[in-house]
Amino acid sequence: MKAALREKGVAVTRKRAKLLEVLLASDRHPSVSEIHEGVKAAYPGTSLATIYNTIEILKETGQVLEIEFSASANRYDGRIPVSHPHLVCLQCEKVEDMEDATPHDPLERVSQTTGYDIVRLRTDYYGTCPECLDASSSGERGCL
Amino acid sequence: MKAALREKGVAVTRKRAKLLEVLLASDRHPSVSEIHEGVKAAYPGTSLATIYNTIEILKETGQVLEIEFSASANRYDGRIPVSHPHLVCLQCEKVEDMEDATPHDPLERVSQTTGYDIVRLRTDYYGTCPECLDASSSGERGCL
DNA sequence: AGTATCGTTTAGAATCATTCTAATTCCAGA
DNA sequence: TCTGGAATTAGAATGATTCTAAACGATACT
Repeated sequence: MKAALREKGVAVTRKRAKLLEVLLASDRHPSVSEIHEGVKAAYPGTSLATIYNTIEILKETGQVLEIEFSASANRYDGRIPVSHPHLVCLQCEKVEDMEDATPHDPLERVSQTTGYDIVRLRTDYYGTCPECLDASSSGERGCL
Repeated sequence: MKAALREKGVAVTRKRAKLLEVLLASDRHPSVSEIHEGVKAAYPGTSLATIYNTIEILKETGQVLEIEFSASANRYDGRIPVSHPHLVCLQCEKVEDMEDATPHDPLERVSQTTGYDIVRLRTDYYGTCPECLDASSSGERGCL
């Protein structure tokens, strides 16, 4: 993981190493501010901007999975940095990893196997649309 | 749709009716500000707060699907207000509905059938975790 | 060791979507 | 027509995130 960073030409500073440690030590899918707290425990003078900077690098190198929320802070998964389903509790905001066996079935099924009261499922694919693919091979922006 | 609102005891004012119209007329999954523009075209003095208020009611009554984004504004789907997959273009921010046939397979498959260059898939289940279910049947909050 | 260089870090300001607030306006029913 | 509660408003407040410009620090070279 650190090696992957070095290969990208970015330094693995003590604070960044600590950030990785915090990220990997937690199975709670920490938010930026939680990570910040963890790093500050070792290096009190650490700025929030540093956490955001480093997370950005980790995202670019595919070493962390960002779980977006519009109403609250984003959460980060450094253990399984590839897309996989999560269980999100709307009440306590817990984020849990879910086994990817044969999921994607009705909510009913997930409810039964997990004990959650599932009310909503989000399944979105992210990427570049054909128009933008064309546009980027020639000019600038495609659609919109 | 209006009837569903009346049953909930909320008034269907002219502005709210216009909002529904704008929402249903668009297949672009409009954002709050886009909806605001549409309503203002008919009722110039309309405040953003009104749009947010009404969207909130529609969410509560399950008449609109909120597609959350942390980096940009949320998008809303009033045509298919139940969970279903979307195609999100990271470049132009277009949001398209996707057929729910036998999706949920690898990114490869979706890429081929849609022409998108899919780079990421989000599949999250939302609900209440067992601990919180227990807690709410007795006291207050559960986990965390 | 001294120093130039370039990436890293910092504090604080700026941004932007969303929510809140308190005052005003609207409207359905008496 | 009157009237109370709901709807609406403008603007302030919030909170996560990004930006900025300056300060810092480690490394490479002399």
